[in-house]
Amino acid sequence: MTSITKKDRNRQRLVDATLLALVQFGYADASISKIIQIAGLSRGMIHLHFENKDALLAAAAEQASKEYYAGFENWIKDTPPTPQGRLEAIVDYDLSPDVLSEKNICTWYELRGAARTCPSIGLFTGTRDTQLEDIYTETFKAMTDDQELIQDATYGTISLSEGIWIDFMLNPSDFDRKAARRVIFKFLSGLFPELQN
Amino acid sequence: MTSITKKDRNRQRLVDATLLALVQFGYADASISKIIQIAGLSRGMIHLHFENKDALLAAAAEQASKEYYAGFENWIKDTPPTPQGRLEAIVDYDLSPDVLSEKNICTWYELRGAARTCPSIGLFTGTRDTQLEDIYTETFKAMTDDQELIQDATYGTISLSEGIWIDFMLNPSDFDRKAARRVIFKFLSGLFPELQN
DNA sequence: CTCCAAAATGAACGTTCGTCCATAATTGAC
DNA sequence: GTCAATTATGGACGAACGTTCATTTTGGAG
Repeated sequence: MTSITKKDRNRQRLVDATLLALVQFGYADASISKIIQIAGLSRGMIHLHFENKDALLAAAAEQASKEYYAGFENWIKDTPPTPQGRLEAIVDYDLSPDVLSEKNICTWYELRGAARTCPSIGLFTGTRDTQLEDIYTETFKAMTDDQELIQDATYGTISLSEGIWIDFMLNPSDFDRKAARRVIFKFLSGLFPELQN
Repeated sequence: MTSITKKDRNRQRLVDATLLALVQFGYADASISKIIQIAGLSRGMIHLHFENKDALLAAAAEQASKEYYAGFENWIKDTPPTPQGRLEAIVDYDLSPDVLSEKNICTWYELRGAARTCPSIGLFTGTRDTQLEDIYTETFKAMTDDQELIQDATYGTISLSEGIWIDFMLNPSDFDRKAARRVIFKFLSGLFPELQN
């Protein structure tokens, strides 16, 4: 019998507040005072649930990563298992408002940056890459036997998506989801002429 | 008669030390104490040369941006003025150790992130994008009349480059410059079949 | 209801932050 | 060489940081 206790809910509020603080103030200014204020809890709570601030940030990174993949599993579960269907699903998911939101992208950017100098955060942003890489690689394997092509398509698509995410972060108001989708599929069609779009 | 005074040299040392501190400690922990220590100067110097810490960071961002474009002008001055030659020059420059170094990429990442919540820094990272965009757009204009293609090729190439830079930052030891170049040109060849590589 | 362990609070600690400023050192004009 | 202006120093300031802990509140078992 594992019920959600009030303690669990407070822990969750801390993690959610941390992610919000990262978006609103950036990693540099996401202080415990601000996180606590957003969460509406008291100062000492953080050290009841987490060893220190770094552990709280790591928990926030873990949750952000898990939300991305949970959303992904849910998104593709009804899509056709063909390579084209799979690719469209991945790309559309990455460009959907669920993923490509100011909150998600800024969170991701801040955590990535923080992970460079604070290794304990890095764990989950690292595994995230590996997982996404595997998904693309498996899809491309069904389309060709050319190992270099599989590798290049995976690397290029992920890099292109990341670059597009950054553009979204820098110019959220000008961002054009349709244009971004078109560009990604132009890239993919160049590598795999059998793809439509 | 504008000679370089000792004061000028100290200002320059502060800017250089700021960029180093960004790489070494990240924006969040690049404090004035650390910058001063790296520069080997005294505490009060910062406010002799700059109104405050934000202005120092803005000056560092300006210098990083100017160095990128100064290096670029120098890099392409002897390349053939054909579209292919121009594209190869731009891509090779972006992947050269001069540009794609840990120092440069981390600096760029930290300043981009900081600029989001500290607008006074943003100025120069913004104009940088516009300039790079213009260079690509002009090159593609010489290759096609298709406005959408010009737009998409510009957007895609810049985004792909940015994504590759991030990969370099996250995995500097695994990074493969040749593979990165190959991927970019596969993307470009898909859009412009007349391109070689 | 009673009672105690668990959860939650917020004041206080030592440290470091960015900034300020009184003082010292250096520079250049005469 | 003298002196005023500029440049450089580093200690001190209040504020905010992450963390600690004595205290209060809460919730469930008996």
